[in-house]
Amino acid sequence: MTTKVNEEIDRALLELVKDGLVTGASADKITLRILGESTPPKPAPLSPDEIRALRERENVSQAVLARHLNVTVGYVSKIERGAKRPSGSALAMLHLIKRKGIAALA
Amino acid sequence: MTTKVNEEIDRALLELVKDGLVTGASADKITLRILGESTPPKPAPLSPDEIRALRERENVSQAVLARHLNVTVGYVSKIERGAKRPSGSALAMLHLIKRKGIAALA
DNA sequence: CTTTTTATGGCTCCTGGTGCTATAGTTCTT
DNA sequence: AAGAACTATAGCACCAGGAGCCATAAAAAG
Repeated sequence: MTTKVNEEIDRALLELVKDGLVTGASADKITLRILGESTPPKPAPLSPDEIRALRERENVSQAVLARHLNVTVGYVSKIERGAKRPSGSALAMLHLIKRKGIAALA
Repeated sequence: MTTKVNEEIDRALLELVKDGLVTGASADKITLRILGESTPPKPAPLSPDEIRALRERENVSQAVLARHLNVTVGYVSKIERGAKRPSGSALAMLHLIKRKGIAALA
């Protein structure tokens, strides 16, 4: 896309990206190749108990958590009982909350 | 669950929560009732073009975005072409990125 | 030029997640 | 005290979100 303009600078910027010192914005497109090992790993599955513990740690009701995840209350109830297992983005968000707290989604 | 201990302090803390001055942790459980209008609204659907524009704004490849959302590359490709429409947590995360940037998910 | 990665496209298939409904316990309001 | 409103659980039918697979083309890396 961007035609090679000033390769030196570009390379330097990409170095920073690679090191996680810079998040993106400038330089060329960030690809998997560039990020390499520093790409977010596939989030591990969370047990029903872990999910409930997580929610209680954040001190929110199922309804509030549901809104943040953009899912239904019934679904939250189910994943806490083990009737359903979250995957995909739902799982990603739970991990996000686990790491940074619900406040991070505000 | 928690038996009313020192209602005065509790009430005061909940006031702070209600005002968004405090995020949780202490006080009683945060419920929808308490949050009221300050609850995250249902995210509006994003058009294929908006999604692609968003990704390009963040300068990441489909593969990188996919990892962040914890979905497959194929799926990202599809929602950018309109072959599938994201909903639930996937949509929530896209809005998150739109608001705070991909860096917020790190 | 060769290899790797990105992006698209299509097909099948499974289950995540919805919607609805009902019940019971809590906590507010009057 | 009774009632309204919210929380949490539960079950069931149903749809489409998203996975997995394979193939193709094009761009970037080496």
